[in-house]
Amino acid sequence: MPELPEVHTFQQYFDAAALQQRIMQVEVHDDKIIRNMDGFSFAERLRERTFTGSLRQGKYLFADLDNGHSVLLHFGMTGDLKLYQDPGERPRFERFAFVFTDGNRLGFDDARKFARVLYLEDRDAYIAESGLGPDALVISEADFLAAMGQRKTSLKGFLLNQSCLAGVGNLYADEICYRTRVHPGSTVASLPDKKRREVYAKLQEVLHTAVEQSPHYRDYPEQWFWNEWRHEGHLAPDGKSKVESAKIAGRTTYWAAPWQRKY
DNA sequence: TGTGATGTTGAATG
DNA sequence: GCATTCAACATCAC
Repeated sequence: MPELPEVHTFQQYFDAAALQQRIMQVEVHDDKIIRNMDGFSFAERLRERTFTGSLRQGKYLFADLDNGHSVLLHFGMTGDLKLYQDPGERPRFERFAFVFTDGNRLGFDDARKFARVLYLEDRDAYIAESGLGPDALVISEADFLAAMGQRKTSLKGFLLNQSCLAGVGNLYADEICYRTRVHPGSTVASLPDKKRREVYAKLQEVLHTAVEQSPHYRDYPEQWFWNEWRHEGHLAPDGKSKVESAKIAGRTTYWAAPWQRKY
């Protein structure tokens, strides 16, 4: 589920569910996804703390605490949040839950355990050290073009590289390539300047559209734009090009040829 | 029943 | 040293 727009949705959900809430305890069922301490220490650190704010950068969601520290929530492939009261509603793959003093519980559900949760004493230092790039919704055109530079990687590989820009994942990367009519395997260095600006414009368009729609994401995932074309054999708008797929930059990638030109 | 999955990391390679 | 690629991670759903 989670690329930038989905994490944006998680942030809104988290804010409504957890801000100004005091943590009575943290119930840890499986601390595999807590990456920098064991479950007991994690719970110990969080007890009696209150969530005061949140910050999203790319797919990373930082939950700030009243002691100046933060909790990093990264949702991996299958992470999700669920607020509930009745323990019977506990999500099937809940790994831990914040139990608030008002009786609500915020569960972190994650079937595949690819999520990463860290307790951070200094969120900004962590962002600096981790090399996480600027958020894809915030990056300026000039910075985007500079990040492209003369890279020899594919456009797809560039868009997925979280240290170049943070937030684009496999599906949105394909969508951006489709809309700009660039083959995802095109070498970044050989893209003409005009095309680079177009990629930036479509990146903004796609992400802004998705963020606007994100409140409905859970209800209407099947209506997401790529669902219409991201199937092998689908006809592109030219009525001739058919969708093909292959592994590019390590991920399954769909594009329409020759609708999307290779540079 | 085998295959692939909306992500990241760290090792290996160029 | 830097850029890039790729296997590994763990488990579910089709």
